[in-house]
Amino acid sequence: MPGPGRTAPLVPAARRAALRRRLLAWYDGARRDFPWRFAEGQADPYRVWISEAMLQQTQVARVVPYYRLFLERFPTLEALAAADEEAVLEAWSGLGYYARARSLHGAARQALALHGRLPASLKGLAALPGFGPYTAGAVASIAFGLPAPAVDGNVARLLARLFAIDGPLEAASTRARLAATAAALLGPERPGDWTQALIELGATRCVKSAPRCERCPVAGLCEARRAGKQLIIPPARRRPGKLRLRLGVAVFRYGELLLLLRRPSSGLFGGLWAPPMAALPQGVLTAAKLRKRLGEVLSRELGVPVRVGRELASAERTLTHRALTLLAFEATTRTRPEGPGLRWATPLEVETLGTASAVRVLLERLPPVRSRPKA
DNA sequence: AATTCGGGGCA
DNA sequence: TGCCCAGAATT
Repeated sequence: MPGPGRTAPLVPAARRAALRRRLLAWYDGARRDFPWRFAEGQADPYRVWISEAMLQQTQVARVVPYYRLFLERFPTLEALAAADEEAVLEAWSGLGYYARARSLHGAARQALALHGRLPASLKGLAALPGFGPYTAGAVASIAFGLPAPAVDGNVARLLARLFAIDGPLEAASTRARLAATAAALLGPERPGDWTQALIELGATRCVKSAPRCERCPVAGLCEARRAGKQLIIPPARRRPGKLRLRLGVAVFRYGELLLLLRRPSSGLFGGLWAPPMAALPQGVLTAAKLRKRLGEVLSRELGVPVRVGRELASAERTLTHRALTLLAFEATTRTRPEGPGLRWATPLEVETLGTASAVRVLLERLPPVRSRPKA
């Protein structure tokens, strides 16, 4: 009877040793330089963390400039914790998935209050906002040298092929097998380099559609390749179709000033500044009906009667799960709205405040303000 | 298990 | 156009 400890190991020791040896040796020669990359044992945990947060669902090339500016503005954990959330969103503006920025800020404050630093344990990290299984493992291993598994999209694809783990990557059963495999591959040596080597191989060799097996250091150990299945493992992911969303955007102008509201922290563009907006009904409606509907919603939201005038500009943006149409309308009220979470912004402020790209594009298309006629 | 959340680059 | 990208949180 194969009891606990007698069952065959998920990864035989010899295979694990060969994989680790070859992959780490390859990484030493092939690793790319990034501003957040350090020699093993010399990492700045704060910098590693910022990079991991920015890299979530975001390509490396897009992250680099944001990373540099962010570190200039918030060079340390203390600086980040001391900043306003609004300033952090400003630095994140255009990078997307803004919940990451709010979590980052909250985690900085929480870590400082609870530990006086970033906690150097998987458990401590995983308890902070914005730290899921991947990021906790990545920071634990890369920043603190702890042997922790970190399975991102690259590593999932790589391990699925190496061990011929078929099934959709998003299925819970597949993820569990991948996680167990990643854990079985851990060893005491070079934990940070190990995590980064797996990711690097997935990102530069074991890529999605055209894997470069001829340049892969572990091609000889790859079960998918041996079976000729490297193109069908993993299977293509099916995504839910994009929903169309039409947003009416109200342009209140007072001279050069433009009315902006801070959006609620949950939902689309959470925490960012934007003009008052409201979803418009889908089908084909006359411009008059759209204006009327927008006016009703905005009046309710601002608490004063709003009159909606002519259309000023439009913009289309496609997000992962949503096709956005933004329609800007001229809008006026009899009494000028004021209050917290509301501001009249100068053109310069509109450029520098934390705003979503889609909104920014729309605002750039507004016709220029003509200087008011003299009385 | 399914949805939501951004944005840009590229086959 | 569809798909992907160093995912996490919510429902």
